[in-house]
Amino acid sequence: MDGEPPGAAARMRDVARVAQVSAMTVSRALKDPERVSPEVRARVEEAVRQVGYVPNRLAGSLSSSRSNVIGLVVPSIDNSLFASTIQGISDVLRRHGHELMIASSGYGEEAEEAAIRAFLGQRVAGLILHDTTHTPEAVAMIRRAGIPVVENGTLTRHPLDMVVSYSNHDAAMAMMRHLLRLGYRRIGFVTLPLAANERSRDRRRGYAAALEEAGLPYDPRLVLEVPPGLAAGVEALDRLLDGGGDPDAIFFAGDVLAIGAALECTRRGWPVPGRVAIAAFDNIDLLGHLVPPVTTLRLPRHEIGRRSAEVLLDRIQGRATGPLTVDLRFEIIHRAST
Amino acid sequence: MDGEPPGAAARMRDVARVAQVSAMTVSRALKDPERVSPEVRARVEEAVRQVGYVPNRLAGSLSSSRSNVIGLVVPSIDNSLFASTIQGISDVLRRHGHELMIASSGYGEEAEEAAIRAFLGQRVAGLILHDTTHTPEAVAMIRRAGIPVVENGTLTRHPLDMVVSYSNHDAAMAMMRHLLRLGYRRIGFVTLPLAANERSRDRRRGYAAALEEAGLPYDPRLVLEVPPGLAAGVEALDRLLDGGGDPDAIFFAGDVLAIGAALECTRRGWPVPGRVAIAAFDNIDLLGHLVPPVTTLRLPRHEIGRRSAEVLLDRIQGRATGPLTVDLRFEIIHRAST
DNA sequence: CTTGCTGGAGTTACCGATATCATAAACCGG
DNA sequence: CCGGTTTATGATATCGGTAACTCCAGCAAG
Repeated sequence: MDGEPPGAAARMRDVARVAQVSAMTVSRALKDPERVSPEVRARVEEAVRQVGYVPNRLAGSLSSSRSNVIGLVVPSIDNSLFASTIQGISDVLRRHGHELMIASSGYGEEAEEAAIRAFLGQRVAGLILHDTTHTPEAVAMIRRAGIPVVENGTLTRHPLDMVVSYSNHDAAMAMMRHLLRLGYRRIGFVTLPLAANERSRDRRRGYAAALEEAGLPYDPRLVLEVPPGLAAGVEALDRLLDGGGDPDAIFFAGDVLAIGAALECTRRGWPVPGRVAIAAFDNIDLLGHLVPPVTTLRLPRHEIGRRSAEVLLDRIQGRATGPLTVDLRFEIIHRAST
Repeated sequence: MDGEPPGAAARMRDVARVAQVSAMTVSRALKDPERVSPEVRARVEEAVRQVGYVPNRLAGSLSSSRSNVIGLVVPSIDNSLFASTIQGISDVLRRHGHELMIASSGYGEEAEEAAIRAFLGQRVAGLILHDTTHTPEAVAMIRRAGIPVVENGTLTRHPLDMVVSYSNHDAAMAMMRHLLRLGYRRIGFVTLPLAANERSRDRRRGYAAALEEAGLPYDPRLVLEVPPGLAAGVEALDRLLDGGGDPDAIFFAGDVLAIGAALECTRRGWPVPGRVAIAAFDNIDLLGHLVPPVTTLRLPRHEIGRRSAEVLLDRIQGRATGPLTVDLRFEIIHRAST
């Protein structure tokens, strides 16, 4: 009855036959309705509905060498922090009829390179990378492909192309100044692995810069590098308090570390900041509900996503050219824990 | 010097020219190296490196009508709960050389339909949908496309194709039995909006079923429907305690609601479960660090992602056919809050 | 009435791969 | 040393669209 094998998607020429026009006219009617007569447009629309036509974007992109897909590489998807950036990107892209492909690098440059290669294979129109350090081969591929790129992780001093972020250095420094202003002098610093990314390194530079500015020594017994996770925060708390550095405050510059530590203080019945003050990086909602609520930084996670997508689209659609650095703002949320 | 305009990506024929073979041979050397002679293979590999060739998958997929992209639609990306499922999917896909496209439906069927349409336009090889209710048009499109689909949200009774999930009904019921066994009799139930999805409805059915099984009445004063978020948990706590239902325990069957409530109890210095017992759904890490640690359900989030990707790939690669329901297990984590 | 222009629709080539078939060399037992 | 098979490679058509050009009718101006 059908004339077509089942499972075969309708093609443009099927629509054309039904609407009694050429395939080219169907293409025009769909992409640029102004350029066909109203009657033809109506016939085409009807035919599209009738055969259940969904345009093949593989063919479209191949032919026009224009893609509507953006590739995103994040260190890990399983992390609410990237989630909110992803949501921001996704919101903007969808509004502009673009699609989002996501890959995670597992915090490794090799995996990032593989993801980038795969995305370039899909001929994405642009890339958003969270990390700011890349393999030479990855950089070379991106250069050859000549597509716009946004980096997100920190305001790196060696951008590939465009950067949309906040300054991890300045944010850490601002928090340190805040603590110093409150009178804390022996401030511990807990960071995620420094080798893994520039963000953590920038934060530690900010920590060190604030100490130097205040004329205080950098005491290695006050600095700790730990893996991510609640449990690591608890462990860091113990190790710093027992480590001989005798901290009066601890600045947790990594995701969920502060939460683990703060909850542990509650569990032990330690007064915060009486026993030790606690400051965090990000995660503002939850930290505000802890007892006591924890001082932290509000970071523009969602905004980073939105703006990244926007500047990328600006370039793709020819509204802008050249490198660009967008410095988004952070904010210190002062609460009872410090 | 170059012969090619800058920005033009190398094509297969460029590789072919350099390697002094035909394009077809390049194609074979890359896809099925066994089928070309060792010397030719070496020449091709060298040429690929030399010109920086990245195969165009748009062209490849169009030609072979075989795609390596999977489309995923989640209600919201900005949610750690989906994040871990996404990570599971992504891990499996990457290992098999497939790509992942993600869209969020914002908890609306219309938006889901739009996302599905876009994905079908990209000729994805398969779909993973978190929601289990869809517009008729979305269902029709998927049927026409004839691609495999996995639904994730709950063990729906009307699956489109394959389902990988756990039973929200049974999970809620199991938690209720747990609470009833502990002697609680006036158990409050806080849920996310029921209209939005089948998951929440299944959970409430489980709540009701457990009550009936125990011969207890369903008291509307003990049931509350609230939006997601920490603050909503706090509000729910207040409203249930003041609502005349006089609960001795509250079962928070929605993301982060229980966390908000538990932290609020800490803040007010209420003993838990002395004042009221608290049970949660999911989020097991964080809940275990609260004071007191909160009883909850361990849900197979990551596993859902992994298995979904696996069954999808099985179908795509012809290793399996037909509908399939995978019932993954949940587990009650009994802690001090109940 | 001719010329030139305009707007709507059609024709053809092509995007960059792969499927399919064709071809030539290598191989092999009798 | 030959017919027949295997093996490596190439030629060509095609996937489903779009770019760029062509064509033709209708109309205004000269």
